[in-house]
Amino acid sequence: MTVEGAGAPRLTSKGLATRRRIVEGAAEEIREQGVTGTTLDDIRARTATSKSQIFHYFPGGKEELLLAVASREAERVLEDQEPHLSNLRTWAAWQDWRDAVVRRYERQGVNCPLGVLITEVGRATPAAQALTARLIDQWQAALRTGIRHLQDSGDVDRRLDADRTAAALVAAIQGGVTILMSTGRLTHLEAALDTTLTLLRTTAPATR
Amino acid sequence: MTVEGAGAPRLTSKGLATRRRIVEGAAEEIREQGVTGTTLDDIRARTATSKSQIFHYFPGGKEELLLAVASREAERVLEDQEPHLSNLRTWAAWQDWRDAVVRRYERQGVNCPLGVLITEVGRATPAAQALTARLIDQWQAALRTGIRHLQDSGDVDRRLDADRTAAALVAAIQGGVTILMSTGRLTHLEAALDTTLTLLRTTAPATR
DNA sequence: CATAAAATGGACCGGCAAGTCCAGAAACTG
DNA sequence: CAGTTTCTGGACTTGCCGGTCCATTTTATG
Repeated sequence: MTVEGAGAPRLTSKGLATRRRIVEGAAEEIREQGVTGTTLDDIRARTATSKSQIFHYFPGGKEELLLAVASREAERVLEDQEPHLSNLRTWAAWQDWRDAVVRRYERQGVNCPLGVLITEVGRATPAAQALTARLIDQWQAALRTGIRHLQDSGDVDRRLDADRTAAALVAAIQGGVTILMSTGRLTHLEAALDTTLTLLRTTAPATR
Repeated sequence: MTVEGAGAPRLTSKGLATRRRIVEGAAEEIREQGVTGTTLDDIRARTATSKSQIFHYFPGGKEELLLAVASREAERVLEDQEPHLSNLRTWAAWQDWRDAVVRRYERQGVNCPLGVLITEVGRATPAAQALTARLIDQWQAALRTGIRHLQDSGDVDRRLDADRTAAALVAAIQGGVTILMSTGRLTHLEAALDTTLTLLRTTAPATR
């Protein structure tokens, strides 16, 4: 995934640690201050590094660093849904997943680093756009698999379009989170999730 | 709605026209370049005004102007759904509304000025947050009324929580739009809308 | 241990964009 | 038409922040 430049210098273990520290620190800063409110100097201060180090590890400057942060945050989004997301085989498992998602964003509150990153960086650079697309695809695929499990076990009508419903779920979460971010209210996320899940449940298994 | 400062100077009709021109021009610029990519100088050039005029009409500087733009765009969001949004009495009307929403955002494409504004301004200022909350409330209220109509005419089960379903619809649209903005794909918006509407339709009218 | 490569510190530069200021033109008010 | 207020133009200031540069230290390698 990570796009390595052609003449990428080999990283010492020390160098790698520093690089990681920068990405991690930048992510934290952005979570607190937003992208526009975060300067390289803030990151430098927080990570106890120097300007030259940032440019040493991210020759592309701020944009490249931001992309690295976005990539990291995208991973985190999926990680935080585990182990639930990969085991959506029963209604109980789905409920657990639903709760995990709500809890995750409840904890995160107003700060969705990825969302902010997307709207501020993604708009401009194709690389960021590709990143987002990939995350959404993976997410949707996992949910689709979960829905298929329910169909296989006869809990959901086979005629239901699993992919489309998974897409709706992803959108529902995204919308709920956006509203959470801009109003501080959790209700829409819950309503959106529950409503879509209700549709799944009320789909009478036709072949029983 | 508009928050007038205490010592707000009375505006001449000419002044009012200039003020409007600035807001409108700023909105256009933001739609094209995004908030971060828009400078006061860009706005100045586009609207054929001078720096001092911008600060004359928006003493609070860029932030105040941005808020005015956001306010205008929020109005537009609801306006663009009319006359459908206020007449959700039949399934056909709902379908028309759904199509209008999809068409609106299809046309708008990657640029959701309000969304961008919210994530970039709203995060910081309580005023912007209040603005967003108001928009969402109004939107949700309109949809809730529409659902109640269906319940009154016996097309939808009365036991359905109209408010919660309306909230889910708003979130679904918001999520679909966010994904559209960051990937350019329209499918999620459609899937989210249709899935939620399907739930409405499959709600068997119990009392018939 | 010698040499090269990588890592680090921090001073410095340059541009950009928000915001200020004042002088003068236009427009209300009596 | 006199006086006051509003409106307009644009030069100027200021601070910030991304990015550059080079000197120095540390680490790999044979």
